[in-house]
This record gives sequence, structure tokens and C-alpha cells, in this order.
Amino acid sequence: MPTLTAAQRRQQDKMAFDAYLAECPSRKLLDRISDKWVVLVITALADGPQRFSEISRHLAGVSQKMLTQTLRTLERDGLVARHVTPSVPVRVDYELTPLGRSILGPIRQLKAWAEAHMPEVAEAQETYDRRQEAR
Amino acid sequence: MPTLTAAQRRQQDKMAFDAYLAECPSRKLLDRISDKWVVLVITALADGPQRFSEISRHLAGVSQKMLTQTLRTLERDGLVARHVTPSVPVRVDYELTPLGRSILGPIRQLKAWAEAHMPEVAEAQETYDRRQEAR
DNA sequence: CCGAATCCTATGAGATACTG
DNA sequence: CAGTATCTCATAGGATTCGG
Repeated sequence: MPTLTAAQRRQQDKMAFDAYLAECPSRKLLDRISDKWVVLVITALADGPQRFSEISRHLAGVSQKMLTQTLRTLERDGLVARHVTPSVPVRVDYELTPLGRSILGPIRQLKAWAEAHMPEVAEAQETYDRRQEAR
Repeated sequence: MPTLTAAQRRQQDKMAFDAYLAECPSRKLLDRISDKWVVLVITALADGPQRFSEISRHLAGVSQKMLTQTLRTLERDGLVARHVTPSVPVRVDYELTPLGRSILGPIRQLKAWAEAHMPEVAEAQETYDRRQEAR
């Protein structure tokens, strides 16, 4: 018999995960989504379902190994759905699940931030490096 | 002599960085900020300046090597400022720069997402794994 | 207390070759 | 086309030791 209401349970669940704690599963999840390829794949899939080769072309320089690996992990975590059309040759499409779309906002912002603030970061680096070599 | 107006230049600069391209510096920047420790350090510093040991205690399980490394990179990229008080023993404080605070939003959301959606992800994993072992 | 330096191991990640 | 399987090399990251 439950001693908590459903609302209390939900509140509890919310507080139950703290990425600051090493053993907390949310720390591992954070580690998995804090990944260059994850960010790029998710933002690429924002436009709609895409085939393996389309994604591959979209993300210049990704090896098929990393792409496969990233897509598998995302599928297992429930962020991406995989649809196989058993034709010859096979056709495989990937698309964001509702859960996957729920992370789209933060991830897009991260990518946008990196692209928008490159000049400032580059300048900061030059300043830092100049200071270092002056020792 | 410039063939573009300042506004056009600004627009150009904005478009000039594309993380989808392998050689683009913004791809590397994205790679650096898409990091578990970066996310945790930045969110920890959101509360205000903190000493090395304070951050260390805040992020359970971080080795001092990773913390130092992360802080150095963030300092070089201009996201974090380092203040040394030459007492004995030395006191070192870290704080977010304005540039560092500008990324706080996206990063906080990422951490919050991981903590909030752990149950759904865990369930997705179980479903996935059950499907796999049924083969 | 804050960190640099070193050593060591596990994982990351590309290149290549092969299959349904 | 969409993978899987290996191989190889580089990097991540922990443990430990030492220094200002």
C-alpha cells in the first residue's frame, strides 16, 4: 500500500537523481548525452527521419563506426527510433522519438552557442597562450 | 576597401562557423563543451566563485587531475577566471566569466534533462535489452 | 592547499576489409 | 546500403608521488 500520493511520488522521482553524485545513473546519462556526435546526430534528425547514409553525409568526417555506435546508444536510450524496410538493398531510417525531441532544445542551444561564440573563444585562447609563453 | 557593410560582415561571421564540418573550429569547441566534467563544473560555479577544493567536493568522484585539466581548458577558452591569493597555503578561486555565464542556460538544461528523464531512459533500456536477448 | 609530473590501463575512435 | 569485425593508434582518466 502506497504511503505517497502519485504527485508526491513524481516529486520524489524528480529529486532522486543528482548528476553531482558519482554513482547516480543520471551522471552516466549526462556523460552519454554530453557527446559531440550525439549533439550532431540529434540536431541533424531534427529536420525529420533520415537514412543512415544521409546522416553520414550530413556530419562530415564521422566514421561509420562512430555513427553506428552513436545511433545504437541513442536507440537503446529511447531517443531515436530505427525503422527497417526489408527491400534489396535494405533501407534504414532513423527518427527522433518524443523523448528525443524533448532534448532537442538544450542540444540545439549548445551547438548554436559553439558556433556563435567561436570568435570570443579564439581570442581568449590567443590571450591565454601569449601570457603563457611570456614565462 | 570593404565590399560588405558591418551588418553583412556580422551576418557572415555568424554563418562562417558550422559544427557539421569536420575542420571547422566550432566542431572542436563543441567537442570541448560537450563534456560531463565541463557541464558539472560550470553548473557548480553558477552559485558564485569557489575554491578548488570546494568544487572538488561538490563533484563527487572527480579526480584532481580531471578537475585541473577541465579548469585549465575552461580558463583558456575564456569561460572561467582564475584568481590566486598568494597566502600560505595559497588560495585559488574560480569563477565564471561573462562568456562562461552565457553558456550557463544550455548547460543547466542539459543537466536538468538528464536528471528529469532518467526514468524514461531506464525503461527504454530495459525494453531494448529484453528485445535483444529474445534473439 | 593547489597543483605539476609520471605511470599505467581502459576506452575512444579511425582505417580497412568483409557480409546480407 | 547498412552494417559487423578487426586491427591499430591516440586519448581519457585514475593512482601515486612530489613541490611551492
